[in-house]
Amino acid sequence: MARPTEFERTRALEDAMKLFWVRGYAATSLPDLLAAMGIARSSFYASFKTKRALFIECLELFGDRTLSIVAKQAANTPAIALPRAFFEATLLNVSRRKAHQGCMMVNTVLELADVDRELNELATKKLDAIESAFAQAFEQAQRSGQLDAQRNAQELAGLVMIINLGLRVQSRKKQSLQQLSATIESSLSMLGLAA
Amino acid sequence: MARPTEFERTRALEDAMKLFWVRGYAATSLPDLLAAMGIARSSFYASFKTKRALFIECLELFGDRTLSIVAKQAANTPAIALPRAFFEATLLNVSRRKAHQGCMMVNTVLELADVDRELNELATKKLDAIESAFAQAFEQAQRSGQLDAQRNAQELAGLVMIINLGLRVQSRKKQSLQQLSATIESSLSMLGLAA
DNA sequence: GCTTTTCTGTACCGCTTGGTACAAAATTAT
DNA sequence: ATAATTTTGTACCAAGCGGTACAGAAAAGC
Repeated sequence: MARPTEFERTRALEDAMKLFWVRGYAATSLPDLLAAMGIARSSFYASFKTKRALFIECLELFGDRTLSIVAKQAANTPAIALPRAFFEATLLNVSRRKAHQGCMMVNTVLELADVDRELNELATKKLDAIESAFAQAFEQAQRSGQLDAQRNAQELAGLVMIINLGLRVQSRKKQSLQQLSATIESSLSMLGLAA
Repeated sequence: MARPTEFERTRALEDAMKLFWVRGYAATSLPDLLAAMGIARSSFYASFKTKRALFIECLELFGDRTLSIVAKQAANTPAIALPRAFFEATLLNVSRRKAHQGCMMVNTVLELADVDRELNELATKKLDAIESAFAQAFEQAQRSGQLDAQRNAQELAGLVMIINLGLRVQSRKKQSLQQLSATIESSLSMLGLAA
């Protein structure tokens, strides 16, 4: 037989994702990627056909991971506290550096909106899935009486998403952690989910 | 004497701004710019030193223009209706195509956050100026009794800005005009500025 | 007509880009 | 050892990038 197969492919993919996340698509060159992934050029093209195909894999990975954060928290915390838990998990309870990276899907939508339609649509789809997860959690909370049944769950999820998108932009600006924290707090109270 | 001087510099600058606005910095090549501006390569470097310098000029232009929209509306409409007027003027009462372009400063912050610190800071500064304009309008409205003096004007401006940023991201996704319009409406009502 | 200056067009520069080719080294099972 | 196969390293490719150089056309005042 021969040498095993597929080195640490998922680890390399993860490293690539981190780089794309910080720098975006265009500003990340192939040599940059190879250095970050710790593999040779030839191995790269053998495992991940092209730069663009790799980016798609990374975007899928990031989207699925983010969605799983929402899903996991939806199972553990009441829906009324879900947005706060999500913002804290992704913006406050992470390194300052990581918070500054924002959300890879949001970054992608803005960078490639009129440049690469397919990638824009992929990122959009992933963001919409997250909004749906929020909506689903709110509807369930209404059925179990934890959330005021008068409110429109879909609309509420949409508002949470608008604020989420706004926070991702805000977090990529240079600013203090207190500012971000205060903004999150007042946003939640505006949503009527402060308690 | 000689040939006049400076062709239609401001018009060319405007054309460049439109292109940067749609495509971003990296995805806009110099040949793209020259074609859009309708000038020759040599004239370009004579009038606008480098691509980067041109981008800075465009960003300044876009920022100043956006700020002047807010300022003009602040003079003509009560502060309580200012956010709606701003959203309508920049997102609803424009072509579908233009709305899809979002805000050049937001686009820049996301594209260049960890790529070009100076440009990121410039875009951030311009965005902060707009937030300040909102805050100032709200404070004045409080002094004249048009806005509840109990509310925190600074915080309210921050919330308007978060929603604004969120809407700019949302508008770069593929979606219907009704969706955007509905989101704006529910956001305003959430802010307590629906009336 | 002449001079002066700005614009255009073209050719060129060095560098980087994403992607390919291929031989040599490394690693496994037999 | 041998054979099989995946790794790496290097060299290479055409194309595009931003930027420069320079000759010549165009347009103005004298």
